[in-house]
Amino acid sequence: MQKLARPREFDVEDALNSALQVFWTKGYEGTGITDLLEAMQIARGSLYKAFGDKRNLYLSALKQYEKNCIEPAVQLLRGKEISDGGQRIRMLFETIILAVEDDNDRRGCFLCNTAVDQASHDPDVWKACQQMMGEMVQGFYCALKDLEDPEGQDEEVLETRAMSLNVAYNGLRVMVKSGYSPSDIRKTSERTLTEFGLL
Amino acid sequence: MQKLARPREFDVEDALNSALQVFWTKGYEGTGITDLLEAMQIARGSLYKAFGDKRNLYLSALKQYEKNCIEPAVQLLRGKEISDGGQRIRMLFETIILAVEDDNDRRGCFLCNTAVDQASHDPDVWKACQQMMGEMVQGFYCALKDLEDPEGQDEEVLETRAMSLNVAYNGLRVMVKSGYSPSDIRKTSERTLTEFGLL
DNA sequence: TGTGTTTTTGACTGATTGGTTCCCAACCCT
DNA sequence: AGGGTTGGGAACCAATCAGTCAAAAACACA
Repeated sequence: MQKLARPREFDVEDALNSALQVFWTKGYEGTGITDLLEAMQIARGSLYKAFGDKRNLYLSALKQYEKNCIEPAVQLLRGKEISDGGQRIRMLFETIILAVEDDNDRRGCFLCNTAVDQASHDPDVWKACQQMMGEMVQGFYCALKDLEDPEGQDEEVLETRAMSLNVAYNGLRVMVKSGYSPSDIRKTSERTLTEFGLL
Repeated sequence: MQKLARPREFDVEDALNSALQVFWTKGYEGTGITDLLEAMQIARGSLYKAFGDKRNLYLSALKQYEKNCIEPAVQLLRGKEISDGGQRIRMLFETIILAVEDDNDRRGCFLCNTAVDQASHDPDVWKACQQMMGEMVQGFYCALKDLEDPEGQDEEVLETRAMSLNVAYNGLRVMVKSGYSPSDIRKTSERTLTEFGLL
């Protein structure tokens, strides 16, 4: 017994993706509601009706980022279609490099950005960040397990190596935001992988 | 021929340090002028007279951070009083860990935070970040040169290893902000150093 | 066509933002 | 003591902030 009424004139996911772009490039405090309205192409009231307040919208955008970017990355790391886990890790790092080489995309990782400037101010954001970081670490863990040359790594080592790789991954994305040249970024990425015995 | 007049009633460096604390914990957009006034214990007019506008004050605070934190870190890395460069690097990483273990300091690195959320919006901040990051890399470079076991690293490798270590350093500070436990952070740090053959 | 329900829209609100201005106080130098 | 110069402080500013609301509009169902 649901009475249907006037339907939404905009696609929620499209609007969310637009909001994500804005938050991604300008940060939470840096974006005003008007910025969002312009990007999402909806009116003020519609935004509040559909997404609640700004904070809530930010959280939704973060979830959207998880869906768009984190999950694919994790899936790449876990994906068995490429048997060598090292290859999967190399491919993940390669995507970062290509983003800056090809498109000069300097926005970095929205998760990383959020962790840096919002996680400590909002418990919900904090939780979401921790969970997504955990997913990434798990991804690295799975990839490390599928190394061609397993060289006797016990559980403990595997786990810390996974966290360490995630740290390197985040660090690299900070490096991107710091304005280093694509070639420096590539060299650094390859060096890191080499140190981890993955190249 | 300078005519002196009424002297300042506050210490500029003290005020700058207070401002730095606020910016560090709340971020640029997250801090209002009133926050700064309260922390710096000065009146509105005094702030603008002494430091110019908010953006300028932020830049000054960044320079202050360089003086307080970056320079000592770089000096530690370059310092010849400890002959083994590996030991110096280990000590630097240890300071991060102790900050979170002892004081639960989750503010991370102000330079890193700034690079993430401000560098792309202001060319001056961008330049300052790049320069400071460069100093850090140079520090790592010097330390790597003074390794006990130099194992034939040519110039190119040394430089990329330095950048790679700086990336790991930044990544670790993002990890701190993501809320990981001190023990996880310690394990990850040690694992990273191990992978680099520094432990 | 009418009724009920939901969305859209834009005007509106009160609070807060960063920044300015102006007057008086405080100080140095002669 | 007095002139010149600067800092201090509060009132003040326009602009922007996030968020609300009521009326109009668009649909489903009868």
